[in-house]
Amino acid sequence: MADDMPANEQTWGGERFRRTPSWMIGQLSVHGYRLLTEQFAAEGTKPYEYRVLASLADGGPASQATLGRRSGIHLSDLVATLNTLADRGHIRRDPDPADRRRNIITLTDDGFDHLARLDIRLAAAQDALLAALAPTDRITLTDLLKRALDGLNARPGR
Amino acid sequence: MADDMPANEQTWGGERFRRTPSWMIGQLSVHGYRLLTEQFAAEGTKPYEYRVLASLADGGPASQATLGRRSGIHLSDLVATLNTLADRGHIRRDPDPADRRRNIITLTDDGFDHLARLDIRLAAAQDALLAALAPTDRITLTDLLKRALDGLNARPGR
DNA sequence: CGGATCTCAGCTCAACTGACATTT
DNA sequence: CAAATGTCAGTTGAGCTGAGATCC
Repeated sequence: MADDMPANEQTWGGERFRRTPSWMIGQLSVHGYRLLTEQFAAEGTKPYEYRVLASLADGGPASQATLGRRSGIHLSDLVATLNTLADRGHIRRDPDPADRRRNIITLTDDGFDHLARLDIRLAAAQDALLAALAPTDRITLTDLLKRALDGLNARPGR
Repeated sequence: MADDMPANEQTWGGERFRRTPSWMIGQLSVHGYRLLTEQFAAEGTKPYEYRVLASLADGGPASQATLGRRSGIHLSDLVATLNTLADRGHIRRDPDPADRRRNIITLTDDGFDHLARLDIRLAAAQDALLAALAPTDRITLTDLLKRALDGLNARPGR
């Protein structure tokens, strides 16, 4: 009856698309995001919040518009993220005296300390994601991912 | 003023998270899904529709519940997808005489032909996604992705 | 009756769009 | 005035939940 045999169809996996890079990358992306979210949640933090803190630490204080472009977070979403981070004292939002449209966003000492904890969580998520791979394979994979991605970002794309 | 220099902040890329596997995999996943969607759109088809056709071709006729489990599409989403495919004559939805709760979904000849065209589109999307990598690197990457993913799926995970 | 099947309506969450007031 | 900035309300789309009707 074509419906009986395979005993375990939950993990069937025979479809052709499951062997394609795009499918496997998509599945790994879901796992990666879940692992990351779980790790950050243990610190009471969401991925957007981490990205903002990391952008401030790596790129220095900036206006919201600049911060959005650097971190890849849309300005509208950034507003809510910054509200949360400001409430927790991880950032300061000061008016720019030189341009009254802008806020200057600055990482506080508390934010810097929190970021250090999040970086440990981030590393744990990477480790869980690539648990099946030996260290040298992880390096190889990271290099290949970087090259593939740089190639796509270099091209106009469309 | 910390806001002036870098000239091109659209592609800043200095943040620490942009070097992590989970970030790069996530970005590649977005590119991959976009490329796939564009390719399939040229045939008037959506990714869900392809997955159903491929599942039928690779696993044979099946009930909707079985098809959903095999293709990883939720039953509620599968209903709409099957409606579209049936309207186009790519599948047939026949009542199961042995169990009147079930529909038996079968790939039609038209559906089979359409799937062949989609497989070409799928290959084109893979090629575009990995355009920056040489053939041997693509094989290496595919192998590493498979091993990482199998490792995650093998573990209870949580 | 418990459990599977199909269907539909609605929810979640990240990402994005549009509109607005203010300032340059 | 055109353009940039910060804010808010609302939309999209994939994935998921819940409920109901039917049948085993």
